[in-house]
Amino acid sequence: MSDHEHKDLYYHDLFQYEDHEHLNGGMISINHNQNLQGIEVPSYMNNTSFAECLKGPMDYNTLATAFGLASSTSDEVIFSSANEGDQKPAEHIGYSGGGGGGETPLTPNSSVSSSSAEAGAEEDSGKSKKDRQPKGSSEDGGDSSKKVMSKAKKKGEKKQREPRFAFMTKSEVDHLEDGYRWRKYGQKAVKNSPYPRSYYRCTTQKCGVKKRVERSFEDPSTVITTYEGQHNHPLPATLRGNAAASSAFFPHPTAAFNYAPITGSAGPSSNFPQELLFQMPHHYMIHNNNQGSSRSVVVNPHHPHHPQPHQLPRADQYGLLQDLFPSMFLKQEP
DNA sequence: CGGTTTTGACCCGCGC
DNA sequence: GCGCGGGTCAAAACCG
Repeated sequence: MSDHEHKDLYYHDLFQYEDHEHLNGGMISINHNQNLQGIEVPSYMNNTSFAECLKGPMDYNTLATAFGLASSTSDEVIFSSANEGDQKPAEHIGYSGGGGGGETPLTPNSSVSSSSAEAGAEEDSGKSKKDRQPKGSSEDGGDSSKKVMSKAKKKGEKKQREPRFAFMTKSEVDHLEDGYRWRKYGQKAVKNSPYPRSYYRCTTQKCGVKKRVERSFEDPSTVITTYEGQHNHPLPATLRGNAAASSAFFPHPTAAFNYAPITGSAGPSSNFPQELLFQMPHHYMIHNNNQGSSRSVVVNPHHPHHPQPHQLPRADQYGLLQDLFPSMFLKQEP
């Protein structure tokens, strides 16, 4: 229902690099200027690189390069190929295979996607959740009780989390409608923040996309939504025409990362950037059936060049980024 | 009654 | 090895 009350939103998107460890940190502020047929491109990014990013196959490296993320230069990008099958039985309960090869099927053509599979790694939990035994089970027989670790994960293989794609949105509601159906599976308090972080999983079977939602602790009016993985299905029919229509704005946020970058020795602790933050006018996603579009404009409010709202481009002035660069958003269906 | 949310426990990686 | 913080599980509570 109308639980969507949004404050005034800037008519611009936010495009900033985000440190994979801290959502509130490492923002890169940039100036924007018109490029690419009306698409706003960060000033530090040249048309070529940006276009390259958009035309696909998108890969983190390209994006990183385009965005001038130095790290991308040294890190080796590997497309996990996958361990198909792997041990992952497809019996996961409700949630799909985000894990192991589960998703693999989806991306027919791009071997890449297999990457996602491997990303399965991410599925850490995927491991043997089922094994988990109820605590306090009658006989806490204890010892054996917690066995969870059966993860047959190959040793030495470091679990790699899928690249994430985050949005910062001005909104009073935490869970923004984006056209997909999500089920909340957890909530945790965020360190140094009075606001909790909620964890959602796409309810569509076989779709292992997850997203985290948390309110910015520095700016309570801002909600940070981080997507992980990419949908392997269309928008739920029941939502088409509604939020879905407007959500076309970013139907497959993470599709931009068909290839999961894997940094060699650098583990998760490395500073290798893994997320990109976008800020956009959310009400477009919800209330505007005309498509919103994309562009991103910068945005570090603390930066002297932070554009003023009145000079920001209207989201509806351009076509959907998706339309312009379908490969960036759509995953080919078999 | 089935699907979703809530919420405390559990896992796991990492730094010390 | 231990504690911490992030992420996930899953039973119970809710809700339509």
